[in-house]
Amino acid sequence: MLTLTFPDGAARQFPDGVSGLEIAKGISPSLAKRTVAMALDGVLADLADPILRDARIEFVSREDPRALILIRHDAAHVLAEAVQSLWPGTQVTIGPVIENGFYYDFARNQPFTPDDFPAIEKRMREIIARDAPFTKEIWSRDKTQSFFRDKGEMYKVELIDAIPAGEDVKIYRQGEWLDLCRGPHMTSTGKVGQAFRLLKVAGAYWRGDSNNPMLTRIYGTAFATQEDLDAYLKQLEEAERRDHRRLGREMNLFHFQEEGPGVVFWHAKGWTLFRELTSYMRRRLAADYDEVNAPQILDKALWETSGHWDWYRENMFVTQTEDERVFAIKPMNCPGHVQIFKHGLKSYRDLPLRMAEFGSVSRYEPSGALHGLMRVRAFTQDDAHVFCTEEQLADECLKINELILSTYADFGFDRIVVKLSTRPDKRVGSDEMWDHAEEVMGRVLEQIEAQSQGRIRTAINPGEGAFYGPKFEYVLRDAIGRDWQCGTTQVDFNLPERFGAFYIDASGQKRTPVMVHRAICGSMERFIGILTEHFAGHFPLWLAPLQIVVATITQDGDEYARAVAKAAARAGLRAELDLRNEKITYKVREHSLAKVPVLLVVGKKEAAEGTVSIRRLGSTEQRSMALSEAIALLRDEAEPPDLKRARGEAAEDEGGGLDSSHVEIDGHHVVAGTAG
RNA sequence: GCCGGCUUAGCUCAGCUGGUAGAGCACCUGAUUUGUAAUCAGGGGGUCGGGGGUUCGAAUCCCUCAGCCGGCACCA
Repeated sequence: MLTLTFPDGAARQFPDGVSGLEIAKGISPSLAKRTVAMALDGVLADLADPILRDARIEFVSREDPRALILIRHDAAHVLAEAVQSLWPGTQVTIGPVIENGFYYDFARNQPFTPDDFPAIEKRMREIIARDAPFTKEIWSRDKTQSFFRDKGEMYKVELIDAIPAGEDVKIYRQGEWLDLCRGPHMTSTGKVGQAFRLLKVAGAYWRGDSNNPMLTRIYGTAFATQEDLDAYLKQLEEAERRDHRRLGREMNLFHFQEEGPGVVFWHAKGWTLFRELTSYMRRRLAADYDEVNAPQILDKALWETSGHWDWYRENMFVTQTEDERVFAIKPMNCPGHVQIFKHGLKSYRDLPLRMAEFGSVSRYEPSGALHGLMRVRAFTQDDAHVFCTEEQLADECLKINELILSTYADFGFDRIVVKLSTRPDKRVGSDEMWDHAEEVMGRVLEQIEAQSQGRIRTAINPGEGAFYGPKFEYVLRDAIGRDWQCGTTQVDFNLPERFGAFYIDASGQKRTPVMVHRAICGSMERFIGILTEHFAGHFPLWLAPLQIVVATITQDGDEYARAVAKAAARAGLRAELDLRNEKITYKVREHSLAKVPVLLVVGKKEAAEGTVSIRRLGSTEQRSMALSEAIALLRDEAEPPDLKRARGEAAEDEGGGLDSSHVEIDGHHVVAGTAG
């Protein structure tokens, strides 16, 4: 006998080997009917599995959030059956559940196209309607092996090869069709339901290795309800609407063209945004960092010393001069910074020495990797290198952590995950060095989590470290729930040694400093892409490339409009005039589409009264107020967050204190997507 | 780099099985002087991504190169 504990706390005895299904039936036929799987001590299992030990048991319905992965996994099996029945001879490989759905990889000479989707979906619906039960069979490895070999399923054979000899494997059957699978599954194909959709086809390497043949992958998604599916499809549309490439064109921020694949042509508005962001970062660094600028082109020898030549030669832009010297256009700032460190004898008193650069780097990225601003071949890193002693290392990492987190908070990113990436297979440096570095960073990671009061989550990324050392990766989540890795802190015990960098310690001995590489935005270009999508182009006033348009009703208002624009400019606001002979509705529409945050409409009435009519982007409301009042409010709102904070602190020091209630006028900036 | 798709006016897109290009918006000109998301009329604009081939004839079919899009692989 064994004891099972139910969700209500009741414990009951059952014979060994009783199945979940038997228990559910015993409780009520309706429970058995609506249950698709069970969870034993929180772990999902087939409902028909015999239970062999004491456990906490839960019956999982289709609507249970935990059933979602089962629905998707079952849908993948249904997809595979549908494809094989439509195109016999297609080999099946693997079909896992992924974050927002599932995929299945097929081997077929002729790849699928989205045109095949209607036929496949139709067949899937038939299989689901047939509602065959998922039944599990345990086969011997050898039997499975020969079964799939006879069917010509060579990829499955390879999968089985990886299973230790003598071990049994699980087969899931759904009517005629069956697949090698770990499970678990729901009780029958009918439980998949109708809320699924095939989304796209793509090539994918077998086992994720580019040396292997390429398979055809079909992506799909499935949800418990049609409403959930519709909501997801709507979110995809929303992401498309926010696409920075589209907004970049519509808002006249930047462009790309054929002659420069992967390099940005920044237009005036986009460059304003870029400069505003860079200015903000410079202010954040001013107190602790020295900003430097290392050369763009350096002799190959330097890259050989750093190790980049061995690792990344094929990804570097290289140029040879008339005298046959070979130079690389810098893909990284660190070797340059080490040269600056080495110039002149350094004392332990100089440490920690924090060297920052908004370094323009160039990398010959694979053509298929290029993607708008998100992946380019020439970009600007908000890079820095901290040269410090072993003893200072942990504190420096924590200090950087604070800088990174507070920066993200200024852009409204508050859901952050910090991941520690550990030693990769291909690396430099001794195991002792890696042991030590990972130990220090593991401690720091714990501290980061502890001092965040639960706001920051942490994780480990095994094997994902840089070739010279472990790293922290900062992943932020945007307004529509997508994750972006931006910041990074990398501990490096290698480079300083390779370059022979040293400082003189307190006892007069030469010592090699530890070097910490760190970036916050990462790539300024990419960060602007992320911000564009995060804000859906509705940048907060301080970042908006064009903050104000002063628009007239008729020509009678021209003179006053000029005075308004001048007042705005005097207040440091970026304003333009729209004096065109057009209806105000036309101007409103145009500037709204261009996502101008503030529209100041001036007509006869405003000119007479010395007021402006304010219309904020995203709102149809208008508010009239005195020009001076409007300018003061806008100037306050347009003050970058760090300066506002500094002003608050200064006021506090003087004992006065600043009214912490944020000044707002109607239609104040909100992150689209989070607003009601 | 790999697989698939795409490339027609500044933008978004039509153009059937080959018979030498079209719309809306934008732009220019004129009229209109307008009160919060498109005023009306007229006009200009494309060697259909580049190169090559098939054909009497190519935006359309084939080859090739480039770029872009979706993935995969890569991302110091």
